[in-house]
This record gives sequence, C-alpha cells and structure tokens, in this order.
Amino acid sequence: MIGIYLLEQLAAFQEYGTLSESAEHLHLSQPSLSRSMQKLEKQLGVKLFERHKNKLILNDTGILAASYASRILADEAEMETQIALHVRNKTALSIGSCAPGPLMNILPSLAGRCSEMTVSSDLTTEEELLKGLYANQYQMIILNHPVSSEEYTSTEYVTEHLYLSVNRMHPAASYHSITFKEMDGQNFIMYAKVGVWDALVQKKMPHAKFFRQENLEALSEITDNSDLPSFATDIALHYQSDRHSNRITIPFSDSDASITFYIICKVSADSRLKQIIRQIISAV
Amino acid sequence: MIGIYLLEQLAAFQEYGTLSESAEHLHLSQPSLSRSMQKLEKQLGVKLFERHKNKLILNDTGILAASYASRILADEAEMETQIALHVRNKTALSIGSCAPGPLMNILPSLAGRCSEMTVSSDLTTEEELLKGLYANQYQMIILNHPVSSEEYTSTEYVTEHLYLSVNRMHPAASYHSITFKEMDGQNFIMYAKVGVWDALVQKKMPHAKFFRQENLEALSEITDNSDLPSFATDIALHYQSDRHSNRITIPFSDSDASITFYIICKVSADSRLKQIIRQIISAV
DNA sequence: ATCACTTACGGGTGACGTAAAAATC
DNA sequence: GATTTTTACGTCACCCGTAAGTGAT
Repeated sequence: MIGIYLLEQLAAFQEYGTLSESAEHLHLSQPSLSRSMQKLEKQLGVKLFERHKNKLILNDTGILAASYASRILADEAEMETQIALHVRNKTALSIGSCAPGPLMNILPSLAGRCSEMTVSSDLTTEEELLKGLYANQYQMIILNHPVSSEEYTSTEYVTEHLYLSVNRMHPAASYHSITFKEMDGQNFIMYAKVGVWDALVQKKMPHAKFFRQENLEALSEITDNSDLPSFATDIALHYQSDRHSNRITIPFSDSDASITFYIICKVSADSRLKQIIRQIISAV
Repeated sequence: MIGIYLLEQLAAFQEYGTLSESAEHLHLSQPSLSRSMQKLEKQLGVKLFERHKNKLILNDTGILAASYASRILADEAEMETQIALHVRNKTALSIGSCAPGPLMNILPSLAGRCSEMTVSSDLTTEEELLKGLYANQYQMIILNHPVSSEEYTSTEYVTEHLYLSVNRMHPAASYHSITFKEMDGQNFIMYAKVGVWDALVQKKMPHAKFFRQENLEALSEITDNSDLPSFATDIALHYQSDRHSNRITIPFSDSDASITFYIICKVSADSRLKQIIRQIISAV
C-alpha cells in the first residue's frame, strides 16, 4: 500500500515543479523528497519522471499518478472535515436563511433546547445556502421557495408580510394600506441585511433609492431622527421590543409583498434534526 | 495527515466486527490494531467507538469514517491499477470484440507494428466489452452498432456476411442463395465462439438446433465427416487457409445476414491509438 | 476456560535531516 | 557561483510483535 505522504509529495511536486520548491512548501528537506519520489516509482513499479541531470519532470504516467494523488488527498481532506462537522452537528445547530425574519421566529422556538446545543444562524445568498447545505455546513436552510430534488425535503414554514414604516408627518401616514407603485421613486432607509427582501423592493420600486445601514442600533437612531420612510415586517414588529410610537406601520397590499418561507433539509438528516424541525413548525 | 494503514485497519474492522478477526485478515497482531484505532481517534480528535469492557463497536461517527476510509482505499487501488494499465498500454494493444471476424481482419493489418507491441484480443459480451473499455482494459472494442456517447467515438469498420456451408450432397448445394426461413428447423454444426452471430442465428431460425464446438480443429474434422450444414462468413473464408473442396458456401440473402461492425474507443485515447485505428480502417 | 480488548516493553523498519558530490545555468 | 538533483550516513519516530493484565461470556 502506498503511503499517503508519498502522494502528498507527488501532488506538491506537480504543483510546484521542482523538488526544492516543493520541499519548501512541505517543510521538508529536498533530499527527502528526492528519495520519496524514487521510492514511489519503485513501489508502483513504474517510471514517473524524466530524469535530466539537473531537472526532474513528470512524464505522462507521472501526471496520471499525480492527478490520482490529488483526488485521494482531496477525499482524505473531505473525510476529516465531514467527520468534524458530523460531531459538531450533534451539539450545534447551524441554520442558514435567505432572510432574517424566519430566523427571528425559529430561535425562540428552540428555547427548550438551548441548554443542550449551541445554535448559530447565518444570512446569505441562496447559492451559498444550497452549497452549505450540501456540504453539511448548515443542517437546515430557509429559502423563499421549495426545492424540487430527491435529496432535499422542503417544508412550508411561515409567511412574512412587508410593511411601510413612516413617521406621523409623512403624507402616507393616514393610509390603511399602500402599494409599491405609490411609493416608487421615494428615498428609503433600510436595514442592509434583509436578504431576499432587498432584491424584492428594488425590483418593485425601480425608481426608489435605498440607504442601507448595517448596524441595527444606528439604523434605529437614524429612522427616529429622519422623515424618510423605512420598512418593517409583521415578524420583525412582533419581536421588536422597543416600538417607536412616533412611527406608523402600513401594510403593502401588493401580493408580492408577502414571502412564504420554506425549511429545507437533507432527506438523509438524522431523526434528531427532523424532531427539531417538527418543533419549529409546530411553534408557529 | 492520516496514515493510509489506519484507514485500511478501520475498514477491516468495519468489515469483520472485532479486532481479533480483523487482525487475522490483516496479518497483524490484535494489540497493534487496538493501538491503531486509538491513534486514529486521537488524530481525528473524535470518538469512533463505543468502548465496552469486552467489546468494541463503531459509533455513528466511526461508521461515517469507515465509509470514507473505504472510498479512499478504493481510489488508491484504482490509482495503482490504472497506472499499471497506462504503462502496459504503451507497448500492448488490447482489443475486445463481439465477433471473431473483425479480429481476423485487424490482426494482419497490424503486421508492421507487431514488432513494437504485443497485441491481445478478446471475444466476449457487449456488456463486458463496454465495462472493459471504460476501465481501460481494452483500448478499443468492436461492436455491431455504434455507441452514442460523448465519451466514445464510433467508427464504421467492416461488414461481414453470413454464408451457409454444406457438402455437395446437401439439397441446398445447388442454390445460389438461401434464406433463414428455408433452413429453419435443421440441425447445424457451428463454432462456439462466434459472438453476436450466435444470438442472430438462434433468433432467425428458432426451430433449428445448433451443435457448438469450442475447438476449431475438432470442428473442422467434424464438418468434414458430417452431412450437417454449417456456417461461414466472407471474412472467415478469406483468411481460411485450407478450404475444403468438399464444402460449398452459399450466401444468406436475408438483410439480417450481414453485420456491420464499428470500432469504439475513448475520445480521450492518445494519438498513438488513433493512428493505429486509422491504419486498421485504411487496410480494409 | 476461552475470548476480546487494553497496556507495557522492546525491536526493527523507515522517514527525516545534515553533509557532500555532481551537474547545469 | 547559484541552483537542482542525487547519494551517504546517522538519528529518531513509529509501527509492529510479544507478554501480561482485566473483564466478559
């Protein structure tokens, strides 16, 4: 059986081209590498290099061997990361979401389990979410649509509604509802990390301008001292402890102003995770 | 980096269930295995086993690790076999075929190269041929149809025609051509290793009986001393040195009595192989 | 008593570094 | 002269086997 260290060294040689350079990166002496490559040839019973007096070059067999070596090393690295994730996932729950609202809903409903596990959540793009779910970096993700795949299960979770937030001086303050069209062209202050909502308001109000603020407290101060309209959602309002009485919230009446979120997880998820999902859903 | 020997031992433990049993198959002492598994856990920083006083069982993490280990070992084995095949394929040419005729055509046309390489040919089923081509056990195969795949190239090679072979006493001896229907129900002597021809004559003459002989010389003797009809093809007749004057060959006029063969090889084949194929085709 | 795992101890292989030589740029 | 590869030699790590111990069947 071929030692894995030989494969590492072969792959390094393919990458760096010379023994010296490879030895540098591997933190090894270059005579050691020279010996290793000879040993590898001997063990495989095959010439892997063209040997010139002062130069060592992979021949076609060597290139083939190096490509296999790289694959094996990648497999080995994946094994380590997946094992580490597997044990981490016993005591930790990583949730990825395309919007903050569903996370605000989920975290309190896990209250009873907080002592047993650490929950971490993440807000990012759908592409990253799916990638992370595939690689077990997330155990579940929240998307604004189900996925049709044999590999994943999609469960409808919650529908979030968008509201306009204005102070009492704003012309729309007396409205019972509002539309995107009516507000298009105005300037908005908004939270920067709203996920899919961002693209939605941009698309629905193409003539509007949006001033985004990453920091929630700063945002709060700004909106308090500004006449610019802002946004809210039913979920956010529900969990927002300090409601500002000088702000009025008005629902958008457009049907696009509601987003239904779905919990996606692997069908191969273990029973513990599926139990948690049931708990989350039943807590709505 | 995890030593490959640890992965072997882990995979063995998964297969055999106990350290003692595994040690047996690995030709190792069982204390050595015990130490190895502890070391593996330490290196991964993870518990892989449930440890009872007298029993060692893989936990879920261990099962995951073992499955990765098996994959890595399989990759490693594939690397060795593919490298061995790669060097062998520099000086050897392995051809697989679904019928003997095309091989009879090919081998002489490689005459000029016989000194540089050893040619080996094989007659088997389409399934085995495709499997062997995929695994680089054959560099090219001969099928009775092209394959539609991005991975393979199919080149029309030669069409072989089936003949009836009878002695002068046979009722059909004076015919200029014959059909399957006319011969259906009779008893035939035939060579056992005719590949796809076998299924063809069975299908076209469902009421006929076939006596197959594996040995060519024995077949020759039998046909010489028998009144039973037999088969021939244009290619076989062309390369058959000792034509028996007491036998008459009559072409089957059915369109199914001709088979067109195709040379299949990987698109990733090297230029040397493609050159050989050009040579083979131009020699028809 | 046998079987299965672990711990302890000693040995031999082998992977590494240093040193030195040969050859090329 | 600087760089690259190869060979030689000594060292240390590590993987293995033997022997002994513990607990379960």
